[in-house]
Amino acid sequence: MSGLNSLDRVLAILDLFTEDRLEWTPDELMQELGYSRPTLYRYLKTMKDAGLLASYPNAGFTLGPRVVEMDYLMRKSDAMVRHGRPHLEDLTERYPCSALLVRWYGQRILCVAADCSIPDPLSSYPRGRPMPLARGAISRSIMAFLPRRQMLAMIEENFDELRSIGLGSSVADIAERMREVRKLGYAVACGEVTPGVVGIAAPVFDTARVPVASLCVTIAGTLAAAYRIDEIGGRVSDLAERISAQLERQRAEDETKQAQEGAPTARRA
Amino acid sequence: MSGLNSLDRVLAILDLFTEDRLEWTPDELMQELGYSRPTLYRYLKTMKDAGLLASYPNAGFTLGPRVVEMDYLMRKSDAMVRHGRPHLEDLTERYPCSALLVRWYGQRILCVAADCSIPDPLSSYPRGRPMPLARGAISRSIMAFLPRRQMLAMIEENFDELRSIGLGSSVADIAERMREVRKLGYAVACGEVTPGVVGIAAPVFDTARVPVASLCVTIAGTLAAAYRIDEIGGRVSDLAERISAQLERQRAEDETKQAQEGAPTARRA
DNA sequence: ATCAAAATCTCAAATATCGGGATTTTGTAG
DNA sequence: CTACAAAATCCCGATATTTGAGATTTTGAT
Repeated sequence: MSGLNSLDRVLAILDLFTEDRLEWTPDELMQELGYSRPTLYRYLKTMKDAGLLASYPNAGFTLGPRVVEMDYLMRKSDAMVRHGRPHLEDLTERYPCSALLVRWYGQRILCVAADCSIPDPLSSYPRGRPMPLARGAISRSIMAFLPRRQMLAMIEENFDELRSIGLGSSVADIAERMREVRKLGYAVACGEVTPGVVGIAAPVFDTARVPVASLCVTIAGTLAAAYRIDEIGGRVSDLAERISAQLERQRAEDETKQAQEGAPTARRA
Repeated sequence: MSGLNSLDRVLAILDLFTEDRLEWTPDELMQELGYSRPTLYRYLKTMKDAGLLASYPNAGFTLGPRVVEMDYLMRKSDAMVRHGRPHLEDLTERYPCSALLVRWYGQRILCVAADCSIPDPLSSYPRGRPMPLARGAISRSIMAFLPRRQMLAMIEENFDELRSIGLGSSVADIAERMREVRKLGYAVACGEVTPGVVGIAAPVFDTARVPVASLCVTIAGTLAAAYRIDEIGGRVSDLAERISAQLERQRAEDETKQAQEGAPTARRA
């Protein structure tokens, strides 16, 4: 059936649960997915037992408790979130702004932690909000620091959008802009995501110095000048670098601990 | 292999990601799960494509972006969370307390929204934190309002724990306590979950008047007396009932809208 | 550029999956 | 409490899919 294997077919069920539609009855799912009744019920039972779906009698199926638990797990145990949070607060205390920590997942960019020091933020950035892939300071702060090969691939894939932002009219042009970002250490974008808002972002690196996240301040354009964008940028890239270092240290510690646990009797005879 | 079907085997991978261990390399997973190399890689690819897992080169696999996104979706679109939040704030403004909205998932009880008005809460109740199933006011506020049959089954399943709390020495005894809770409209528990903390909780109902969640105030025992437990209880059960009503209204609206969309030309000729 | 480790591919055997239809369970209404 | 309709599950043979050993390619570190 439609070229996918059964695993994909089960997981395809999850794709139907969107912002517009968080509840589906089995009949609606059958209709939509084209699975036979026993098959669908088998799939649903599996997903329900795994906690990824939940069913309320007469109200169909919804996303299940496991999702909430797993996100809790990630929030609580994700070293990046743990190390990042104090720095987000540092930034929001210093500037009237929103500060975000945004993870780079290869094909997706997702806010994983945020803090805010202004009463009515022009736009909100809660955890889990997907961010545009090729637009804004966050995006560029990551793209600019990717290995050349990967960066060029990404520029080509998003060429139309990048050009429409005004970053250049050729791949080489845009790559040159990226080089400038790399030299500066942080990316700045004015009104690219939200009109009137300036974004200032710097990358967080993993051990191999590959960007894995971005630390970002978004501040009203009218205020950005007063606080000096270069001042903010310097601080953001400094804090981002500090997170990278903390992650690195953490990783080293974990490794040591694991080696001790994994082979406690492994000292040579 | 081990009596499970392949869907279960794929989803079993998720079970390994716990608080203590959020990163697994393929080799470790092979060892732990006993799958062959190609099979495991196939499974991992599927999960990764679905976004449930993410891999960092040289750092193994972790839970993926999809989890974060789905939780965001649920937070944003869950009618119960939306309707509940203002009432949580109402409670935290009125009392120095934590206020929680906790969903009942049949086998699990999970905090889905929380608010807090005291600087250093004795214990924190963030979204996603699992709550004890048979202990505390939340648990009892739901149990007491379940259909008799289901309630008795649950009492039997958790008999030892319920007795150790001092709710009675026989199923009949405990059922009698539940009857009292039902009559009162809310449950009170002193120090059952956290020493020195009083929990006051009332159920939220679905259309069929089956409890689906609980609204709860947790307040320091030393403060509870001053604010009068019965006063708090009355308010909590009143607000819980209000959420139930809002859910019911919402549901009716959704149904109307869906009927219009689903069969826009269905008016009789 | 070189090499080891990690990830993917190949392919035939075998095993688990699928779906039509009967059957049981659940929830509702009388 | 009983009866009924709807929802969910079970049965079982045909069949397409999954599986794993080993070869092969890709990746990433030095």
